[in-house]
Amino acid sequence: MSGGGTGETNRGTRTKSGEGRHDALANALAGAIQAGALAPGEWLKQIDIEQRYAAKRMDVRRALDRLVQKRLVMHQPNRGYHVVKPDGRLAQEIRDVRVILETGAVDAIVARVRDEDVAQMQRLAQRFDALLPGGTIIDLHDANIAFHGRLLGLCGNPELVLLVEELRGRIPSAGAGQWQKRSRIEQSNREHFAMVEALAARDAGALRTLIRAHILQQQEEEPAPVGHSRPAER
Amino acid sequence: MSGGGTGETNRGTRTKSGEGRHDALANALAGAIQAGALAPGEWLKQIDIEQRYAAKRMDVRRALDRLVQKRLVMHQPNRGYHVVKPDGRLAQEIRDVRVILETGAVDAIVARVRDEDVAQMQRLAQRFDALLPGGTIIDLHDANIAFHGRLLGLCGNPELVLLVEELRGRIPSAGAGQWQKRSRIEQSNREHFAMVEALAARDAGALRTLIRAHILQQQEEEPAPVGHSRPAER
DNA sequence: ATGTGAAAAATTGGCGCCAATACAGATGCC
DNA sequence: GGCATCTGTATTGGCGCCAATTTTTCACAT
Repeated sequence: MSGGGTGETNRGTRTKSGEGRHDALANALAGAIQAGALAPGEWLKQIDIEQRYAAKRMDVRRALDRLVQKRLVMHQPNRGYHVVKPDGRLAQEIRDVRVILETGAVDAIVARVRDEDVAQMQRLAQRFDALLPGGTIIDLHDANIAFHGRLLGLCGNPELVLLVEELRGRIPSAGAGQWQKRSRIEQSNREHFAMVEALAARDAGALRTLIRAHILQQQEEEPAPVGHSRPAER
Repeated sequence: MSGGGTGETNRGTRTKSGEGRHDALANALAGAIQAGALAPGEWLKQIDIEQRYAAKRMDVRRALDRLVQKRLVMHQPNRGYHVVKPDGRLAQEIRDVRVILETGAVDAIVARVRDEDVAQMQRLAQRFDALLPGGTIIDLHDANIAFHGRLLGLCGNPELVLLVEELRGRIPSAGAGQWQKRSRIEQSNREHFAMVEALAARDAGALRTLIRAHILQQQEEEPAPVGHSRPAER
């Protein structure tokens, strides 16, 4: 594996913490994959993970199996596990699903939102804005996640929030690349405030339009990334 | 267990077949849970599963872990795995998500549907209708699944179809109970034909209304099923 | 030098055993 | 007679080892 840090950040911290050691390892690996520390197509050798994360073999295998279920890695019998290569078509499908889910939740959001919720969303948007000049990309990413997670949470359906989180985590390697463009981040920042404004006005239509644009904007430009180490070739 | 044979039927055959033994076992267990063969709250003893399905201990553990991830069973350390008790609130949330997803896919469906697709949907609706008098509940269930799966598939987003399948599988114990009512099955049958009609007319609004009603109709009447063996008490 | 073959090293996958823990029943005490 | 405790048992969970398979290396022949 490439030059990942020691603790591998575990910045995700998603779901509920404290299920087991294997769960923590799976989250750490998932974070490493989405952060780009583990390249697409790279083989995940059990021994390397075992040594790198100081984990037992069983936990490694369990974590890898969990990542297979999350569709973040693929498994070939007697060959091993490898990171899935980014599939533009799959990513587009997942984005479309996200659009449906998040715009579909708008009605419930607008119906249930209170003034204090609007104020909190305003605060979250401002937090992202404050992090814009000096914050790291990871900080911005987390602030963005917090904003959208809280916004979605207003619909009162925790399952929907969890589902969208899971979907976001399944977009392969899209987490790092698209955020590097400065102009795009600023665009996102503006859209955040526009969303808060639409939320304050209880304007469901405007909020839908904004969310759709916000999600669909995150497409990668290059449709065919060449020169990847393909794991399927043998 | 109901009238399952030796191999426990594996009637679902969902997702893609042939990942491994543990995957087949997980699917079999999931089917047993949804069919009501394994009662809510019941403890899933590894030895019983091992003997019942003639599986190795490792496969049992892997399958159970997979079901934990699917949220069909819960795990308490050093205590074991038990079937989740049906949570009406959770089921309602999942139903709401399904409504959002399936109605959200209607636009794409109407935009992409061809006449031959309409004809096929008509055929699937007739298949359900033909099974209505003499077919078993499982047959009806499968025909219903086929109808909705094919309808959703018309939107051209395989990920969305997979997601809805997964969601449907996560509605706890709702699969068997509500289908026992004859009038409800006939109502569903009528709605199938109404959906095909709306599909033929490319009437997105009507299709949305029908799908919403079709999903939301499947609520359980009894909000508090008493007398279950609660696994949390200790 | 290059392609072919086999041997060797590395990696994965399976399986069984044993300790840790929880459950049940019996026993003793109040 | 009821209750607490103790012992026996069943079940879970962890750990390591070994076989099966793959990948690499290396020698050899063309």
